[in-house]
Amino acid sequence: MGGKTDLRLTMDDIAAAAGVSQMTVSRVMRGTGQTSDEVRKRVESAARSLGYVPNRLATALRDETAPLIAVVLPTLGNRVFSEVLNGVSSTLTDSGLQPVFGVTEYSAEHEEELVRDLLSWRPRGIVLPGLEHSDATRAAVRASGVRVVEVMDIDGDPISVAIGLSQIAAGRSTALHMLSKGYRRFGYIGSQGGRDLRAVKRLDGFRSAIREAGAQIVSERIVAEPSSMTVGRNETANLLSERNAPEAIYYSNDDLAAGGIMHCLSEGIAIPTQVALAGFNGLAFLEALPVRLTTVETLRLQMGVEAALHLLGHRDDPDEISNKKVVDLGFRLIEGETC
Amino acid sequence: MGGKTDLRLTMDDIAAAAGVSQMTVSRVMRGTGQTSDEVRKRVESAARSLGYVPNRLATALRDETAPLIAVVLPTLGNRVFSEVLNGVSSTLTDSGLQPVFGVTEYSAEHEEELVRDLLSWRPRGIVLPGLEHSDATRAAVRASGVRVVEVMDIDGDPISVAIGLSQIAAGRSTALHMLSKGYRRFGYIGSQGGRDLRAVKRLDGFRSAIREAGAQIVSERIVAEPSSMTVGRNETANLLSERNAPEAIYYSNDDLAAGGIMHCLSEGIAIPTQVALAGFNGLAFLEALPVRLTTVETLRLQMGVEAALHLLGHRDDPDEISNKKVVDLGFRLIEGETC
DNA sequence: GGTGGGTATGTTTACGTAAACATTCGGCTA
DNA sequence: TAGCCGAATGTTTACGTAAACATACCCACC
Repeated sequence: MGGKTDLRLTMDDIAAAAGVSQMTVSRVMRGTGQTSDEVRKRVESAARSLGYVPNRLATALRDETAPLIAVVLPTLGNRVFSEVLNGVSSTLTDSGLQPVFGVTEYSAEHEEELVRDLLSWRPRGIVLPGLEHSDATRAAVRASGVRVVEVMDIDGDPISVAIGLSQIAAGRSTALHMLSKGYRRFGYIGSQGGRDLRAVKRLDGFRSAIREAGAQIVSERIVAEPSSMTVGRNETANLLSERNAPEAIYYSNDDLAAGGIMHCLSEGIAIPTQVALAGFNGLAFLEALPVRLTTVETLRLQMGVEAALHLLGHRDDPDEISNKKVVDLGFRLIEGETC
Repeated sequence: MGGKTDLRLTMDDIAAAAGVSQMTVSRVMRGTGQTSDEVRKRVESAARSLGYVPNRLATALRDETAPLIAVVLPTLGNRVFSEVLNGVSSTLTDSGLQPVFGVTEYSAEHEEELVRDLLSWRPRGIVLPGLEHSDATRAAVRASGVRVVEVMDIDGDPISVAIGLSQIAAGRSTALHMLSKGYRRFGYIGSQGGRDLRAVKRLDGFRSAIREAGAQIVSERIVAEPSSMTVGRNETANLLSERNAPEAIYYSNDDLAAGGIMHCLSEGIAIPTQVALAGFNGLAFLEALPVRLTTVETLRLQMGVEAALHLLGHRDDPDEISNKKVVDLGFRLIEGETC
């Protein structure tokens, strides 16, 4: 309360006010070492009344590492990534670590620069999206010596630890399900102009299963925009108005697929008899839709949680040295009413 | 490429490798002062080949401020806040500043602690949600001397700059619109157990307008959970099954309202004849729904953008001293098909 | 051929904290 | 009563960078 709260208050100021040395203040603030009750009280009240806030920059410089976890995200425009971030963030609460993040907008060059920027904070660990990174990015991360976790995908060679699911298998799995329902002529609707490499992998998996079954993908529509229900709705309309329209549509994610459902509801198109649909992610809002979408459930929040736990050191494996590890959180095909 | 990329490489190491002093390395890295082409090349190649990454902690300590913008969010579970964060983040790109954030989960105590933690990084600025904060929080922010922007709400006394809209007016406005359509018996569905203070303000505004018109709110259902379409769907079902059900329902946000639409679609309840609905936020996905929701559009992304611009110093007002300022971004009632 | 004025580079120092080491002092033991 | 122990506190130093202040050197000019 009150106090001449100067902008830049240091331990020296508190020390002067309490009539002790800076070091004693440091000891009191951290509760380490020996301090008499008498002095402790004086220091604490001085700190409180002056409104002292420790300077973490100094501590971090001294410690040669900052209590930060760096998080790289492709975008904040897709709730999938805010869920991952949420998992990291909530796991970090009360750990004394704070998240710093940046967004690449699906650009490898941005990622490279961003990773450098984030590493310059000397964070405790870094979370990267997916397994595809430029050589420079990988080198910078390796050289920094900070713990790394790559999330979302496990199809590839991780820098150190990968936590996620096989995107290729998810795509295959969806294809096999749809094939088992008897569909033979497929459409695909994607977004982000193919820059979402996980979506590309799913499509690869999907395609190969379709091809192996002797069925075919009659049309692939990949728009440049970010995904949204509106895009999904519009592209579904476009796809279905093509001559030679497909019997079933695979969407790169649930937002697009939900847009497809909305189109069908509005136009009175029967699902799945006139057209079958499948999405990806298993977003929570799907269960509120009038038609339950067939989709693949993924554990975004848990990926963030597991990544943070690993970085916090609660997931140390015995062989610390060659700590290449893949944590497959798996996926689950959820059969709804759309195929 | 290559190089004995040690974990903790400093300018001294580069200096030794290039045969110059640490200060010359510093000058080359920042492109300031005088340096000969010859030396510059030597230093740059040494830095590159060794994989030097500057230590921002040292720079920040020296500068007495870190190139960070602190962002406090109530939750990451509601896309409204990731949109604000997105606005801040994208505006910060290429500014040399990075966002650090934390989540309060709507708790004032968490906020207090979080703000202290964030301020201990000596950020350039801080973004807070809403205008309601504990005295200690306000004091800590004031004392720190960092720029502050409070976003989302303008109904109250800002610490410094508030950017948002009048939540009370938004609630009133919705009420007036619904009253103009002839509805007299209202229901309200909210979430977060009343901890979302902006939602409380909207409800206050809504209530007062209803009362002034002599109409009434026959039922208010506020659940403890976070908002979601599913909650909205379930609560709508509950509300409509009450004896004496309302003619019109006001939801604390679009997610809940969209759930209401889904319930009606599934149950064949005619909108707005059997029940009218109104939401809040104007989320993008609404336009993909089969029934267009009447809602109030708010500019979340822009709030983040404007907040960041202000903190970057691109929004300096002449009177820097008593820089209390309110930026009303307004809202717009969007009349859909639900009332 | 000395002098003035750049240009290029080097040296010292401070930023705030905390480990490591030093000091003081009261009491207890032999 | 000398000697020692340990608790409480103080002093020095390093962390990596960049401003401020030297210094060295080359060239133009008179």
